[in-house]
This record gives sequence, C-alpha cells and structure tokens, in this order.
Amino acid sequence: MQDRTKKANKGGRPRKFDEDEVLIQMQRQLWTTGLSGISLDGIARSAGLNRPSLAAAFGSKDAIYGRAARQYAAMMDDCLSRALDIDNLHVALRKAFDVAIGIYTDAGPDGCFVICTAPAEALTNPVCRDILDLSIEAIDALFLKRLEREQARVQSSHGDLPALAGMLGSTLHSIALRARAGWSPDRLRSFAAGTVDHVVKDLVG
Amino acid sequence: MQDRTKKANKGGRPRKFDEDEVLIQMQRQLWTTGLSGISLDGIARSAGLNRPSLAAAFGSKDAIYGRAARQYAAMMDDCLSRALDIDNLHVALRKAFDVAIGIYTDAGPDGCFVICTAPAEALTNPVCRDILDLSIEAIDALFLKRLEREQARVQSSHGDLPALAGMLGSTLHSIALRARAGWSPDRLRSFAAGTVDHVVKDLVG
DNA sequence: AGAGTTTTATGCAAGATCGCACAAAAAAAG
DNA sequence: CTTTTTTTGTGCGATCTTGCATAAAACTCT
Repeated sequence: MQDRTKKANKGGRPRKFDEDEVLIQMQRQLWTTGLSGISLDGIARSAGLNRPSLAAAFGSKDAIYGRAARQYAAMMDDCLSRALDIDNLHVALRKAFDVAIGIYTDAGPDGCFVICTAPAEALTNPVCRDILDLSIEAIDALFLKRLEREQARVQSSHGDLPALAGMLGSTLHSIALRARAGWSPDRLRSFAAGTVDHVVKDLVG
Repeated sequence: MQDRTKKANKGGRPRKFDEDEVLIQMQRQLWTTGLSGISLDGIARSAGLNRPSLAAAFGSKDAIYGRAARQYAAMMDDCLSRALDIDNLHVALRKAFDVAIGIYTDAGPDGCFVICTAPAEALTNPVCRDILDLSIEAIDALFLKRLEREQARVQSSHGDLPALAGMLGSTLHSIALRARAGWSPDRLRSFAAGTVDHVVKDLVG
C-alpha cells in the first residue's frame, strides 16, 4: 500500500533528493524530448539519481509522465486563472497570452508541455490521451468562464461565447505549436494580439 | 550516388514491393505511433518487408519520416487548395475544414500527421522541426491567399487579413489536436463553423 | 546498542534496437 | 550460357532498455 506522496517517515534511510525538485527536472526533460524520446536511464541520469531509486519513488515512465503532466497542467491553470482575473477584459486576455508565451519560450523554444508532447502518443497511450483531452477542455472552460463574466458585467448579449472561447483556446494551442517551431516571443505576442483584439471588439465593441 | 526515386532499372532482381504503396503504409504507422513510438523493425514488419530491404530503399528512420511527412504535407496542401478554390468564401472555408476533418478522423481519431507527431521531437530532431515550421507557414499562407482573393473581389478594406488568416490556421491546428483527443467529426465541424462564420462576417458583412 | 525500516548503489539477465555483412535469388546484358 | 547488377533474407554483434535481486548505508525507535 504505497502512499502517493512521501509517507510519514517513521525511520529508514533518508532520501538524498527532494521529490518535488526531481519532478521538475524530469518534467523539463520530458518537455524537451517527449515521452518516447528519453529512457528511464536518461531520466534518472538527468535527474541525478539512479534508476532503482527513481523507480521506487515514482514508478514506471508512464507514471512519471503522468505526474509531470498533471503538475504542469495545474501550474498552467493557475497562471492563466490569475491573469484572467484582471477586470479589464482586453488587459486580462493579453496578460493571459503573455504569461503563456513566457512559459512557452523562457527556457528555449519549448512550447506547451502537454500540447507538444502528448498528441504523438495519444493513440497508443491512455495517459497521454487523457491529459490531452483534459487540458483542451480546461483551457476552453477557462476562457469561456472569463467571457461569461464579461458578458454579465456589460449587459450585452453580443457574440457566441463558446465560439469565441474556442477561438481563444485555438489560438493558445497554435501559439504552443508555433513556439515549438521557433517563433520569437515578440512574433507570438503580435500573433496573439490579432485574435484578442478581434474577440474583444466582437464582445464589447 | 543514389537516386531519390526508383532509379531507371537496367537489370537486377526486381523489387517485391511498390515504393509509393509502402510509403503510405509507413506513413500510417508513423501517424498513429509517432516517430519514436515505433522501431525500424516495427515499421518493416508493418510494411511487410524486412529491415535491410527497407533501409536500402529508404534509409534511416528519420529519412522515412521525412518522406512520409513531406508526402502528407503535399497531399494536405492539395486537398485544401482545391477546397479553397470555391468561389463563395463561406462555402470554400467550410469545405476546407470539412476536408481536413475527414482526413483527421476517417481512419480513427488520428488528427494531423504533422501537427500531432512532429512537435514532440522538434527540439531534438531537425527533420521534425523543419516540417513543423514549414507546415505552419504553409497553412497560414493558404488561408491568407484565399482571403486576399476575396478582398480583391469585393472592394472592401475591412479586416486585418493576416490576423484573420492566423485565426483560421489556429483553428485548423486546434482541430487537429482535438481530433487526436477523440472529438467526433460532428463536434469538430461545429467547432470549425464558429470561427468560419466569424471570419466571413468580419470580412464580408 | 540493537532491531527494524527505508533508501542507495551495483549489477545481472532478458529483450529490443540497429547497423552491417554475406550468400542466395532474380532479372538484364553480352 | 555466363556475367553483371540489384534485391532478398538470414543472422551476427554492439548497444540500449528495463525489471529485478542483493548488499551496504543511514536513520528511527525501543
């Protein structure tokens, strides 16, 4: 009966590594190589611990990927939610895309962890399929919620909200891919502005 | 000095396979598993020939992927161009998305070959990076060309054409991912309609 | 200090992967 | 019929990958 997190230590040799820290390192590795692009050996090396330790702490490669992906998705949701919390819709949307573009390009042309690495194996690996599906729905829901809040604020019934939210989600997906293809942050921001301006004008103007 | 295609046969044992036919089979295999999701052994098995023959005819796994991807991109470009050739903008765009959705879902929830398999290894494999970048630019260009044609037809200077083309391209990218996540053709068509209607209204209405 | 517990670190064994070599087979050319 | 050319099919060897076993190390609790 293994506990998912660190079990309440009642003795035993102490770990040489911090679980969260190692998870971040493995996340970065999987982010750049994809799930099948790296072996358990490679992950262990890049995380600075040996394979049996890693296997004991995290399990199989799929399990590691799953945890890394969920951690990423939660972080992303958090960052976007905070940005979208801004009162002015236009500012909120631009901020949300700015934040995302930052994450997609800060450490290199990485793009989105989920959007760029999960699809490749979504047909053969339930872990990838599930996280992909969940992430897509989550992003749509995030934008839709923000647009609904805006529509409630101004009493206008302009615009098909789910469609507009879908356009914002699509733009984010595409930016994730374009970042991976090497587009510069500036170019990505300008690209995002096109859709954002459009959506805001349609809803408010 | 190897010829890329079949060299003008002036003797020698005849091949037991058709090169184009085998390429299609390998393309389908790579489409579902991704580049790193299958071994040369597996590709050879699924194509019905043995590894040395395959290596002699096509080269490394990267070379195979490159040819499969280029073939797919050319096919896609062709299909979309034909659809966009329709005079009525609204009909043309809907047709283009219908065709794409067909390709993305006809044989299962495959999504787009390039968009779903290239990003994962784009950072570590120049072949993947290049085909991804090219495909993104090609799709943008395709939509932009069609919108410019429309703007020339009606003498209106409404709308930021590159931005609108980008929104259409983003929608196509997103649909490629959503198809891979298991969305039904009907749901995808309805999703596409949201952006298409929007773009058409902005440009023409 | 001793017992119990947990992690570390090394290493082995089985299987996958891939490049390459080599002989046999099948066709054209002389 | 022989030579030349090209493909086929088998198989070997080196490396990678992964699960598992095992002994030593480090810490807690009694």
